[in-house]
Amino acid sequence: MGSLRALQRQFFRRPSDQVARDLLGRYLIRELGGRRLVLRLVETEAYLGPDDRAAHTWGGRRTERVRSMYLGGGRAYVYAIYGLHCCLNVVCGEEGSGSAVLLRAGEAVEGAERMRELRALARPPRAGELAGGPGRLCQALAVDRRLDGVSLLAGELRLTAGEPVADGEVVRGARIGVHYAGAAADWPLRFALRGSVEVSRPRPR
DNA sequence: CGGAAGATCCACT
DNA sequence: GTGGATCTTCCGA
Repeated sequence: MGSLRALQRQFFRRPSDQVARDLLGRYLIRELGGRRLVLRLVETEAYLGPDDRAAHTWGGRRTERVRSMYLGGGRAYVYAIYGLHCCLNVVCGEEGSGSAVLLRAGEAVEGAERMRELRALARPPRAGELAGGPGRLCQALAVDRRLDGVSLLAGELRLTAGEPVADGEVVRGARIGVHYAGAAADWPLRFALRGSVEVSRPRPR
């Protein structure tokens, strides 16, 4: 078990590509019904803000949905997609920067049984099945839009120091599912832990 | 006010 | 590898 000490506000008040890399190995903790669920982050993606065509804040959009993405480092931005799934983001930078990190995958450290229930899996999960993919990650921790905008520094959903990883363990590549974003689609803003079986889809090198 | 697309997942072939 | 589910959000008219 790595460190359960909360990450401080300063950690998040940086450009989202730096935060995305540094979130690898950290713990995402969910307090649920008196139980603690712990997930070690193994895959993230940075969304830079208004100049990033793949970001929801592209062009400085300020719609109802993305309001929390402007709240400044340390908040959650949770949105629904395809009518079926939720995605959890860690807001970065200063207030108004509109930058965030999408949490794409994690490995269970504590509470795997409960996560399996929340995922409604009848069998023991195969590689990546429990929390590999942004929608699965949210389902495994019972994260939905009610948590949009909450602080990640303390409380029912928070991030802790966990197990920081060395550069040699980090691989990066282009982000998933942003083909519409022109040149930004190729920016290497996806980060993953080398060799993790939970990492979703094409494994970056 | 209507149409279209989406930072996805699952089942099936 | 492909297609369907399913609905919110957003933009243009």
